[in-house]
Amino acid sequence: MKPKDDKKINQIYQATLRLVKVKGLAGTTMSEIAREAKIATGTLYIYFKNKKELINALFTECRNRSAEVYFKNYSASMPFKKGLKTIWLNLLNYRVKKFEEAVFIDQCFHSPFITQTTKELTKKLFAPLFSLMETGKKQKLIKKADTLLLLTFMAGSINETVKYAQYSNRKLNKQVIEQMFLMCWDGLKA
Amino acid sequence: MKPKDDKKINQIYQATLRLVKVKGLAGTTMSEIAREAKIATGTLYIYFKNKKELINALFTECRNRSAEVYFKNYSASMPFKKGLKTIWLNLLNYRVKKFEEAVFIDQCFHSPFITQTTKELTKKLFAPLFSLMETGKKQKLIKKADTLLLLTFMAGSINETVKYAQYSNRKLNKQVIEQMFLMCWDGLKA
DNA sequence: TTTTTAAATGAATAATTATTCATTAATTTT
DNA sequence: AAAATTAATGAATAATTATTCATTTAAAAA
Repeated sequence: MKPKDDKKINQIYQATLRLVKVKGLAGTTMSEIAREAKIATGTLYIYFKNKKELINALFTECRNRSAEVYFKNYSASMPFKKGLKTIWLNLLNYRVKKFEEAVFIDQCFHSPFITQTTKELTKKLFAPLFSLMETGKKQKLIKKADTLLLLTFMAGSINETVKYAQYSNRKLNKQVIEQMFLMCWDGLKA
Repeated sequence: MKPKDDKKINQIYQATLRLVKVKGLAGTTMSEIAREAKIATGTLYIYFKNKKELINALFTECRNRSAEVYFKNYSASMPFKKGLKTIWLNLLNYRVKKFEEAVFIDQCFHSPFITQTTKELTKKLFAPLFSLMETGKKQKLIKKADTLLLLTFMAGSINETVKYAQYSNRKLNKQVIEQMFLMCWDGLKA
């Protein structure tokens, strides 16, 4: 019995991410994915029933992988600002490093490939951030606004910085990152 | 001589925007666009040479239309904060109202349809915002950071608020908008 | 009114892409 | 070492989608 090669799934994922970054979901074909992953077209269909399932599986995979990273070095017992900065930096660094994943997720959100349930599952991942913000409000450290609005603001500073890092030719050095976090913090704080 | 119907181009644009919002560029076909615009498939090819040209033309159209709106009621002689708020509100309101355009633009940016030159042309539209930020820095009203970084931060607050308005079931009322602008301003200010 | 011109149509064709499947290649089991 | 099992292959086929074109329709010019 010949066993499935676990590494192959990852090869397929990486190939797909690389292609979607350049050509979009629109322009990424199954045979291109196969070629990029250095396997035969038919092999794709051993690992995934069809394109839709491949895209959904990768979407889920991306979401789970990133969720692991978000809360690294974070503990709920930290001082609020330190905790927030830890998560903020985790998010930023991960997204900069895995820019293709960010592009892929964005593209997926408006595509017929991703099922509604797959989309909804992703909301749960942000629950700890939600309660962090609630804590900050209780401690009167940050503005008294709708929690989702506060998160929206924070997400904005991260998401756009990722694009800045990618599309401007400027370097994302320590100083720039500190400046951006300061802007985010000054915006949030009471 | 039967003349071309100018209204038809707009029908095609609107149909395309509606479809891309729901199905993404990936899932939007020429025959669907035709059906949605209530014309025959072949008619599309009278107005646009092919799909790529249609997408590029619409991309350019969206960018130009929005540029007109960005600087409405704005004058360079306004007090800095007022000028900034005017543009900020213009951007936000336009994007909320024309959410399909925002989705379309996002999708286009990673797609093989949009040519590099089309992408580059769009940068020029933001020039007045650029100089506004420079002014603010000179007047020591806002932080002394890279201008593009300041704009990035500002764009983040707008872009994410647009998504907030669209995907949360919360209303984007005056209070919410004021809160968000305050966060943006507090983040920017020196 | 007739002629001319170009837009509009949508079925037919071309091109592209997803998916299948008969065959081969690797492993494991006996 | 032979048999059994399943992964891997990639050319062939099916399905989808872009594009064309012969024909019709509508408007303008004569």
